[in-house]
Amino acid sequence: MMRKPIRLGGTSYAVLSLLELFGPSTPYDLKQALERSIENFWPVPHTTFYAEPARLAEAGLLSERQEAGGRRRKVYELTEEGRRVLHEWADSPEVAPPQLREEGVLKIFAGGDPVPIFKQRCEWHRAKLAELEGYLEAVGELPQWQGVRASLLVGVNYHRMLLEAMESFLESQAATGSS
Amino acid sequence: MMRKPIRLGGTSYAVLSLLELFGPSTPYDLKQALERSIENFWPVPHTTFYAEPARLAEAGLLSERQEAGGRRRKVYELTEEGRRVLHEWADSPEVAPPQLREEGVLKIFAGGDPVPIFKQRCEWHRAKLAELEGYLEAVGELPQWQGVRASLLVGVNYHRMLLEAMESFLESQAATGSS
DNA sequence: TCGCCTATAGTTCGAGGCGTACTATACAGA
DNA sequence: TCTGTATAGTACGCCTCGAACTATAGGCGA
Repeated sequence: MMRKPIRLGGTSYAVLSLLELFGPSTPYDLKQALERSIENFWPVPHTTFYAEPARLAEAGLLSERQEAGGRRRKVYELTEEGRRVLHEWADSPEVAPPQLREEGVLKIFAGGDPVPIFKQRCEWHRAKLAELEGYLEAVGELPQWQGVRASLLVGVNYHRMLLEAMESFLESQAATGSS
Repeated sequence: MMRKPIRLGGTSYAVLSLLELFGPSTPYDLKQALERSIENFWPVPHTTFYAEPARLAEAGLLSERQEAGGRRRKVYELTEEGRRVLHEWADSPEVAPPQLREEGVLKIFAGGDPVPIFKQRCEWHRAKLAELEGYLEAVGELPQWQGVRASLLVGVNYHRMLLEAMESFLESQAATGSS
Protein backbone atom coordinates (compact mmCIF):
# COMPACT_ATOMS: atom_id res chain seq x y z
CA MET A 1 0.00 0.00 0.00
CA MET A 2 3.05 2.23 -0.57
CA ARG A 3 1.49 5.23 -2.23
CA LYS A 4 4.40 7.59 -2.49
CA PRO A 5 8.05 6.66 -2.17
CA ILE A 6 9.90 8.78 0.38
CA ARG A 7 13.39 8.81 1.82
CA LEU A 8 13.63 7.19 5.24
CA GLY A 9 16.16 8.63 7.65
CA GLY A 10 16.91 8.24 11.32
CA THR A 11 13.98 10.47 12.19
CA SER A 12 11.63 8.14 10.31
CA TYR A 13 12.86 5.10 12.21
CA ALA A 14 12.62 7.01 15.46
CA VAL A 15 8.90 7.54 14.86
CA LEU A 16 8.37 3.94 13.76
CA SER A 17 10.12 2.47 16.79
CA LEU A 18 8.26 4.71 19.22
CA LEU A 19 4.97 3.59 17.68
CA GLU A 20 5.99 -0.03 18.05
CA LEU A 21 6.84 0.54 21.71
CA PHE A 22 3.77 2.52 22.70
CA GLY A 23 1.10 1.51 20.21
CA PRO A 24 -1.33 4.00 18.62
CA SER A 25 -0.32 7.54 19.58
CA THR A 26 -0.73 11.17 18.66
CA PRO A 27 2.29 13.13 17.41
CA TYR A 28 2.39 14.96 20.73
CA ASP A 29 2.57 11.73 22.73
CA LEU A 30 5.38 10.57 20.50
CA LYS A 31 7.25 13.79 20.97
CA GLN A 32 7.04 13.47 24.76
CA ALA A 33 8.43 9.94 24.53
CA LEU A 34 11.15 11.08 22.14
CA GLU A 35 12.41 13.73 24.50
CA ARG A 36 12.90 11.18 27.26
CA SER A 37 14.87 8.78 25.10
CA ILE A 38 15.90 9.11 21.46
CA GLU A 39 16.66 12.84 21.58
CA ASN A 40 19.78 11.95 23.55
CA PHE A 41 21.45 10.17 20.67
CA TRP A 42 19.39 11.28 17.68
CA PRO A 43 18.27 14.93 17.98
CA VAL A 44 15.10 15.94 16.13
CA PRO A 45 13.71 19.51 16.22
CA HIS A 46 10.03 19.51 17.04
CA THR A 47 8.91 21.06 13.75
CA THR A 48 10.62 18.27 11.86
CA PHE A 49 9.21 15.67 14.17
CA TYR A 50 5.60 16.84 13.86
CA ALA A 51 5.83 16.63 10.07
CA GLU A 52 7.17 13.08 10.05
CA PRO A 53 4.08 10.96 10.91
CA ALA A 54 2.14 12.53 8.03
CA ARG A 55 5.01 11.73 5.64
CA LEU A 56 5.16 8.14 6.83
CA ALA A 57 1.38 7.79 6.50
CA GLU A 58 1.58 9.00 2.90
CA ALA A 59 4.07 6.25 2.24
CA GLY A 60 1.74 3.68 3.74
CA LEU A 61 3.92 2.90 6.77
CA LEU A 62 1.41 4.34 9.25
CA SER A 63 -2.36 4.46 9.39
CA GLU A 64 -4.09 7.63 10.46
CA ARG A 65 -7.38 8.20 12.25
CA GLN A 66 -9.08 11.02 14.09
CA GLU A 67 -9.76 11.15 17.85
CA ALA A 68 -13.51 11.04 18.44
CA GLY A 69 -13.84 13.89 20.95
CA GLY A 70 -11.81 16.74 22.40
CA ARG A 71 -9.31 18.22 20.00
CA ARG A 72 -9.95 15.50 17.42
CA ARG A 73 -6.21 14.96 17.16
CA LYS A 74 -4.76 12.52 14.67
CA VAL A 75 -3.79 9.12 16.02
CA TYR A 76 -1.16 7.13 14.14
CA GLU A 77 -0.49 3.41 14.18
CA LEU A 78 2.08 1.14 12.54
CA THR A 79 0.83 -0.73 9.49
CA GLU A 80 2.18 -4.21 8.71
CA GLU A 81 4.36 -2.62 6.07
CA GLY A 82 5.65 -0.11 8.61
CA ARG A 83 6.53 -2.84 11.09
CA ARG A 84 8.28 -4.83 8.39
CA VAL A 85 10.35 -1.83 7.27
CA LEU A 86 11.33 -1.04 10.86
CA HIS A 87 12.54 -4.57 11.63
CA GLU A 88 14.35 -4.90 8.34
CA TRP A 89 16.31 -1.77 9.23
CA ALA A 90 16.93 -2.68 12.88
CA ASP A 91 18.16 -6.16 11.97
CA SER A 92 20.61 -5.03 9.31
CA PRO A 93 24.08 -4.55 10.78
CA GLU A 94 25.22 -1.57 8.66
CA VAL A 95 25.37 1.69 10.56
CA ALA A 96 26.42 5.13 9.41
CA PRO A 97 29.44 6.51 11.31
CA PRO A 98 28.50 8.48 14.43
CA GLN A 99 28.63 12.25 14.26
CA LEU A 100 29.44 14.69 17.00
CA ARG A 101 28.53 18.39 16.89
CA GLU A 102 30.54 20.05 19.60
CA GLU A 103 30.58 23.82 19.49
CA GLY A 104 32.83 23.88 22.55
CA VAL A 105 35.67 22.08 20.82
CA LEU A 106 35.16 24.30 17.79
CA LYS A 107 35.71 27.33 20.03
CA ILE A 108 38.81 25.78 21.53
CA PHE A 109 40.08 25.10 18.02
CA ALA A 110 39.53 28.78 17.22
CA GLY A 111 41.56 29.83 20.24
CA GLY A 112 38.90 30.04 22.97
CA ASP A 113 39.78 29.33 26.60
CA PRO A 114 39.08 25.65 27.40
CA VAL A 115 38.49 26.12 31.12
CA PRO A 116 35.08 27.86 31.16
CA ILE A 117 33.94 25.69 28.28
CA PHE A 118 34.78 22.45 30.07
CA LYS A 119 33.22 23.73 33.28
CA GLN A 120 29.94 24.25 31.47
CA ARG A 121 30.23 20.87 29.83
CA CYS A 122 30.79 19.16 33.19
CA GLU A 123 27.61 20.63 34.57
CA TRP A 124 25.72 19.63 31.49
CA HIS A 125 26.97 16.04 31.57
CA ARG A 126 26.20 15.77 35.28
CA ALA A 127 22.62 16.86 34.61
CA LYS A 128 22.25 14.42 31.70
CA LEU A 129 23.66 11.61 33.77
CA ALA A 130 21.10 12.22 36.53
CA GLU A 131 18.32 12.42 33.96
CA LEU A 132 19.26 9.14 32.26
CA GLU A 133 19.71 7.34 35.55
CA GLY A 134 16.19 8.43 36.46
CA TYR A 135 14.79 6.98 33.25
CA LEU A 136 16.75 3.80 33.80
CA GLU A 137 15.12 3.29 37.16
CA ALA A 138 11.71 4.00 35.64
CA VAL A 139 11.96 1.40 32.85
CA GLY A 140 12.66 -1.48 35.20
CA GLU A 141 13.29 -4.97 33.85
CA LEU A 142 10.37 -5.46 31.48
CA PRO A 143 11.50 -7.52 28.48
CA GLN A 144 9.84 -5.37 25.80
CA TRP A 145 11.97 -2.44 26.99
CA GLN A 146 15.26 -4.28 26.43
CA GLY A 147 16.40 -1.98 23.63
CA VAL A 148 15.43 1.12 25.58
CA ARG A 149 17.33 -0.15 28.60
CA ALA A 150 20.41 -0.95 26.53
CA SER A 151 20.45 2.48 24.91
CA LEU A 152 20.09 4.14 28.32
CA LEU A 153 23.04 2.13 29.63
CA VAL A 154 25.12 3.28 26.67
CA GLY A 155 24.18 6.86 27.42
CA VAL A 156 24.99 6.61 31.11
CA ASN A 157 28.41 5.22 30.29
CA TYR A 158 29.02 7.87 27.69
CA HIS A 159 28.29 10.80 29.97
CA ARG A 160 30.07 9.25 32.92
CA MET A 161 33.29 8.85 30.97
CA LEU A 162 33.28 12.28 29.42
CA LEU A 163 32.57 13.80 32.80
CA GLU A 164 35.50 12.01 34.42
CA ALA A 165 37.85 13.01 31.62
CA MET A 166 36.89 16.67 31.82
CA GLU A 167 37.02 16.78 35.59
CA SER A 168 40.52 15.36 35.61
CA PHE A 169 41.55 17.88 32.95
CA LEU A 170 40.18 20.75 35.03
CA GLU A 171 41.96 19.48 38.14
CA SER A 172 45.26 19.29 36.29
CA GLN A 173 44.72 22.83 35.05
CA ALA A 174 43.95 24.09 38.53
CA ALA A 175 47.15 22.48 39.80
CA THR A 176 49.62 23.67 37.15
CA GLY A 177 48.12 26.81 35.66
CA SER A 178 46.94 28.58 38.83
CA SER A 179 47.32 32.36 39.10
CA MET B 1 31.25 47.09 5.36
CA MET B 2 28.51 44.56 6.17
CA ARG B 3 26.45 44.47 2.98
CA LYS B 4 23.93 41.78 3.73
CA PRO B 5 23.07 40.38 7.16
CA ILE B 6 23.36 36.61 7.33
CA ARG B 7 23.07 34.00 10.05
CA LEU B 8 26.39 32.75 11.35
CA GLY B 9 26.55 29.14 12.46
CA GLY B 10 29.26 26.71 13.38
CA THR B 11 30.12 26.22 9.73
CA SER B 12 30.71 29.96 9.33
CA TYR B 13 33.12 30.06 12.27
CA ALA B 14 34.85 26.95 10.96
CA VAL B 15 35.66 28.80 7.73
CA LEU B 16 36.72 31.95 9.57
CA SER B 17 39.05 30.12 11.93
CA LEU B 18 40.67 28.11 9.15
CA LEU B 19 41.34 31.34 7.28
CA GLU B 20 42.92 32.84 10.37
CA LEU B 21 45.17 29.80 10.76
CA PHE B 22 46.26 29.43 7.16
CA GLY B 23 45.91 32.91 5.67
CA PRO B 24 44.51 33.55 2.19
CA SER B 25 43.15 30.28 0.74
CA THR B 26 40.90 28.82 -1.90
CA PRO B 27 37.75 26.94 -0.85
CA TYR B 28 39.44 23.70 -1.84
CA ASP B 29 42.44 24.34 0.39
CA LEU B 30 40.07 25.10 3.25
CA LYS B 31 38.15 21.90 2.65
CA GLN B 32 41.36 19.86 2.81
CA ALA B 33 42.25 21.48 6.10
CA LEU B 34 38.73 20.97 7.43
CA GLU B 35 38.79 17.25 6.78
CA ARG B 36 41.94 16.85 8.84
CA SER B 37 40.58 18.73 11.83
CA ILE B 38 37.17 20.31 12.31
CA GLU B 39 35.19 17.59 10.53
CA ASN B 40 35.83 15.40 13.55
CA PHE B 41 33.73 17.49 15.90
CA TRP B 42 31.74 19.66 13.50
CA PRO B 43 30.71 17.77 10.36
CA VAL B 44 30.12 19.83 7.20
CA PRO B 45 29.11 18.27 3.87
CA HIS B 46 31.28 19.55 1.04
CA THR B 47 28.46 21.18 -0.92
CA THR B 48 27.57 23.22 2.13
CA PHE B 49 31.17 24.06 2.79
CA TYR B 50 31.87 25.29 -0.74
CA ALA B 51 28.93 27.68 -0.53
CA GLU B 52 30.02 29.24 2.74
CA PRO B 53 32.97 31.49 1.73
CA ALA B 54 30.76 33.26 -0.85
CA ARG B 55 28.09 33.85 1.82
CA LEU B 56 30.66 35.24 4.23
CA ALA B 57 32.11 37.48 1.52
CA GLU B 58 28.64 38.87 0.81
CA ALA B 59 28.39 39.79 4.47
CA GLY B 60 31.74 41.55 4.34
CA LEU B 61 33.58 39.10 6.59
CA LEU B 62 35.87 37.87 3.82
CA SER B 63 37.48 39.54 0.83
CA GLU B 64 37.53 37.74 -2.49
CA ARG B 65 40.05 37.86 -5.34
CA GLN B 66 40.88 35.79 -8.39
CA GLU B 67 44.02 33.71 -8.87
CA ALA B 68 46.14 35.20 -11.70
CA GLY B 69 46.92 32.01 -13.65
CA GLY B 70 45.85 28.38 -13.84
CA ARG B 71 42.24 27.77 -12.90
CA ARG B 72 41.77 31.35 -11.78
CA ARG B 73 40.25 30.07 -8.59
CA LYS B 74 38.84 32.42 -5.99
CA VAL B 75 41.07 33.20 -3.05
CA TYR B 76 39.45 34.33 0.19
CA GLU B 77 40.94 36.27 3.07
CA LEU B 78 39.67 37.47 6.45
CA THR B 79 38.66 41.12 6.59
CA GLU B 80 39.14 43.09 9.79
CA GLU B 81 35.43 42.71 10.41
CA GLY B 82 35.72 38.96 9.89
CA ARG B 83 38.57 38.68 12.38
CA ARG B 84 36.66 40.74 14.92
CA VAL B 85 33.52 38.60 14.59
CA LEU B 86 35.57 35.40 14.93
CA HIS B 87 37.32 36.50 18.12
CA GLU B 88 34.16 37.88 19.64
CA TRP B 89 32.58 34.46 19.20
CA ALA B 90 35.62 32.45 20.35
CA ASP B 91 36.02 34.57 23.49
CA SER B 92 32.41 34.36 24.60
CA PRO B 93 31.91 31.49 27.02
CA GLU B 94 28.38 30.44 25.95
CA VAL B 95 28.27 27.19 24.04
CA ALA B 96 25.32 25.29 22.64
CA PRO B 97 24.90 21.81 24.15
CA PRO B 98 26.77 19.11 22.25
CA GLN B 99 24.79 16.84 19.99
CA LEU B 100 25.42 13.23 19.13
CA ARG B 101 23.94 11.48 16.08
CA GLU B 102 24.41 7.79 16.67
CA GLU B 103 22.49 5.53 14.34
CA GLY B 104 23.90 2.50 16.13
CA VAL B 105 22.25 3.35 19.43
CA LEU B 106 19.05 4.14 17.55
CA LYS B 107 19.12 0.61 16.14
CA ILE B 108 19.73 -0.84 19.57
CA PHE B 109 16.82 1.19 20.89
CA ALA B 110 14.66 -0.30 18.14
CA GLY B 111 15.66 -3.82 19.15
CA GLY B 112 18.76 -4.41 17.02
CA ASP B 113 21.56 -6.67 18.25
CA PRO B 114 24.25 -4.59 20.02
CA VAL B 115 27.16 -6.96 19.37
CA PRO B 116 27.76 -6.44 15.62
CA ILE B 117 27.05 -2.74 16.01
CA PHE B 118 29.64 -2.29 18.75
CA LYS B 119 32.15 -4.37 16.82
CA GLN B 120 31.86 -1.99 13.89
CA ARG B 121 32.10 0.97 16.21
CA CYS B 122 35.29 -0.34 17.81
CA GLU B 123 36.97 -0.63 14.44
CA TRP B 124 35.84 2.85 13.53
CA HIS B 125 37.10 4.41 16.76
CA ARG B 126 40.43 2.61 16.44
CA ALA B 127 40.86 4.07 12.94
CA LYS B 128 39.92 7.57 14.12
CA LEU B 129 42.29 7.32 17.03
CA ALA B 130 45.18 6.44 14.74
CA GLU B 131 44.26 9.27 12.40
CA LEU B 132 44.11 11.89 15.16
CA GLU B 133 47.35 10.69 16.72
CA GLY B 134 48.98 11.13 13.34
CA TYR B 135 47.78 14.72 13.09
CA LEU B 136 48.90 15.38 16.63
CA GLU B 137 52.41 14.35 15.78
CA ALA B 138 52.31 16.52 12.68
CA VAL B 139 51.28 19.74 14.43
CA GLY B 140 54.18 19.68 16.89
CA GLU B 141 54.52 22.35 19.54
CA LEU B 142 54.13 25.55 17.53
CA PRO B 143 52.33 28.17 19.63
CA GLN B 144 49.92 29.36 16.91
CA TRP B 145 48.55 25.81 16.72
CA GLN B 146 47.61 25.71 20.41
CA GLY B 147 43.89 25.51 19.77
CA VAL B 148 44.33 22.85 17.11
CA ARG B 149 46.50 20.81 19.47
CA ALA B 150 44.00 21.12 22.30
CA SER B 151 41.09 20.03 20.12
CA LEU B 152 43.10 17.05 18.88
CA LEU B 153 43.84 16.03 22.45
CA VAL B 154 40.14 16.20 23.27
CA GLY B 155 39.42 13.98 20.28
CA VAL B 156 42.07 11.43 21.16
CA ASN B 157 40.68 11.15 24.67
CA TYR B 158 37.14 10.89 23.41
CA HIS B 159 37.80 7.99 21.05
CA ARG B 160 40.10 6.23 23.48
CA MET B 161 37.46 6.18 26.18
CA LEU B 162 34.62 5.06 23.98
CA LEU B 163 36.80 2.33 22.55
CA GLU B 164 37.71 1.02 25.99
CA ALA B 165 34.08 1.06 27.12
CA MET B 166 32.87 -0.86 24.07
CA GLU B 167 35.70 -3.37 24.20
CA SER B 168 34.93 -4.18 27.82
CA PHE B 169 31.25 -4.54 26.95
CA LEU B 170 32.06 -6.96 24.14
CA GLU B 171 34.34 -8.98 26.40
CA SER B 172 31.64 -9.27 29.04
CA GLN B 173 29.20 -10.41 26.34
CA ALA B 174 31.63 -13.00 25.05
CA ALA B 175 32.05 -14.33 28.60
CA THR B 176 28.39 -14.57 29.64
CA GLY B 177 26.37 -14.84 26.44
CA SER B 178 28.50 -17.33 24.49
CA SER B 179 26.78 -19.97 22.31
C1' DT C 1 -20.31 33.44 33.49
C1' DC C 2 -16.88 36.24 31.97
C1' DG C 3 -12.39 36.95 31.26
C1' DC C 4 -7.72 35.61 31.92
C1' DC C 5 -3.92 32.54 32.67
C1' DT C 6 -1.29 28.53 31.80
C1' DA C 7 -0.38 24.16 29.80
C1' DT C 8 -1.03 21.67 25.93
C1' DA C 9 -0.68 20.88 21.03
C1' DG C 10 0.36 22.12 17.35
C1' DT C 11 1.26 25.21 12.17
C1' DT C 12 3.62 28.60 9.08
C1' DC C 13 7.29 30.39 6.69
C1' DG C 14 11.58 31.29 4.49
C1' DA C 15 16.49 30.67 4.67
C1' DG C 16 19.62 27.29 4.67
C1' DG C 17 21.35 22.27 4.68
C1' DC C 18 22.02 18.14 2.32
C1' DG C 19 22.95 14.18 -0.90
C1' DT C 20 23.08 12.67 -5.65
C1' DA C 21 24.69 13.47 -9.64
C1' DC C 22 27.00 15.99 -12.80
C1' DT C 23 30.83 19.21 -14.70
C1' DA C 24 35.29 21.01 -15.67
C1' DT C 25 40.29 21.59 -15.54
C1' DA C 26 45.20 20.02 -15.27
C1' DC C 27 48.61 16.83 -15.79
C1' DA C 28 50.87 12.24 -16.59
C1' DG C 29 51.80 8.49 -19.35
C1' DA C 30 50.99 5.46 -23.60
C1' DT D 1 46.80 13.06 -29.13
C1' DC D 2 44.08 10.22 -26.45
C1' DT D 3 42.75 8.55 -22.19
C1' DG D 4 42.72 8.08 -17.46
C1' DT D 5 43.04 9.99 -12.87
C1' DA D 6 43.34 13.43 -9.37
C1' DT D 7 41.82 17.83 -8.54
C1' DA D 8 38.26 21.30 -7.94
C1' DG D 9 34.28 22.30 -8.07
C1' DT D 10 28.48 23.28 -9.54
C1' DA D 11 23.37 22.22 -10.07
C1' DC D 12 19.29 20.75 -8.37
C1' DG D 13 15.45 19.69 -5.54
C1' DC D 14 13.82 17.83 -1.52
C1' DC D 15 14.40 18.25 3.50
C1' DT D 16 15.66 20.47 7.72
C1' DC D 17 15.62 23.93 10.91
C1' DG D 18 14.51 27.73 14.06
C1' DA D 19 11.70 31.75 15.12
C1' DA D 20 7.54 33.09 15.56
C1' DC D 21 2.87 32.45 15.63
C1' DT D 22 -1.78 29.97 16.44
C1' DA D 23 -5.24 27.43 18.65
C1' DT D 24 -7.66 24.63 22.09
C1' DA D 25 -8.82 23.01 26.90
C1' DG D 26 -9.13 23.33 31.64
C1' DG D 27 -8.76 25.93 35.98
C1' DC D 28 -9.75 29.76 38.87
C1' DG D 29 -10.93 34.02 40.68
C1' DA D 30 -14.21 38.20 40.30
